[in-house]
Amino acid sequence: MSSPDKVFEALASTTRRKILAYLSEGPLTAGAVAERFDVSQPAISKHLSVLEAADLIWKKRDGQFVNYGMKADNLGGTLAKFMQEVCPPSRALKAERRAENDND
Amino acid sequence: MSSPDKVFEALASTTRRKILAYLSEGPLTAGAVAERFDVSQPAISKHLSVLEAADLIWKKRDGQFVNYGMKADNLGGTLAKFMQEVCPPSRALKAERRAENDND
DNA sequence: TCACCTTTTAACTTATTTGTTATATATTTA
DNA sequence: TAAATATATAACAAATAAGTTAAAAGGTGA
Repeated sequence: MSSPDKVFEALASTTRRKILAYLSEGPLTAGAVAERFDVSQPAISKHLSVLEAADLIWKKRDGQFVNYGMKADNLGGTLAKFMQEVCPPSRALKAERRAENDND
Repeated sequence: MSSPDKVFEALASTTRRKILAYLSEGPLTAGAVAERFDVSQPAISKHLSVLEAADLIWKKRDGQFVNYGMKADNLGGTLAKFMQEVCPPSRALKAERRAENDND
């Protein structure tokens, strides 16, 4: 399981959000990800491990290559839960539901 | 208008996410927010200005107090847009819609 | 005006993040 | 085995973030 803290920390970097956007179109090797950015390969490697620590991506070695791909569940789940906690409209819905249940 | 960059940066801090959760229940003065945390009041003041720079909260002086409150639109909008860009299910829906439009 | 209260800003310290280059580890292929 | 390729790790520098205390700014009311 992964903490929301790690997810939000991972999303704090523009580069990492872009990596997620690339991976959302399909898996890529570490090198293919790095090609798409203007920073060094080791820098991208570190970004990938931050994303992995947040459980936002998976990793699978394939010979000399390492493939990375999105794990959308955790991203969607964490953001959805946060919105529920914090966004007034969903808070209102929750309060409504509570009220209904109290009437039972 | 506020950049997604600033929003995600603002959300990267657990303390700031908790501040948003408090404010989602209603406006509070700077002091009332600070009371709820174990850090100094100036530290909270800085967190509030990060949230304000991200356009996630509003601020209104009332005499010697300063009230802060949530601006849910920008938070919801930024997160929804990001999910649309990155989450495979919504990406699939977008592709579908494109395909439909191509048939017109 | 003066004392007081609330909040922000300044100056500073420490920890973390992000990047770099050089090196190590895995793997394939000649 | 040796050379080449792909990726990760180590060691370091620079920038940023987050906290602290002290002081300033804004506002109230005797």
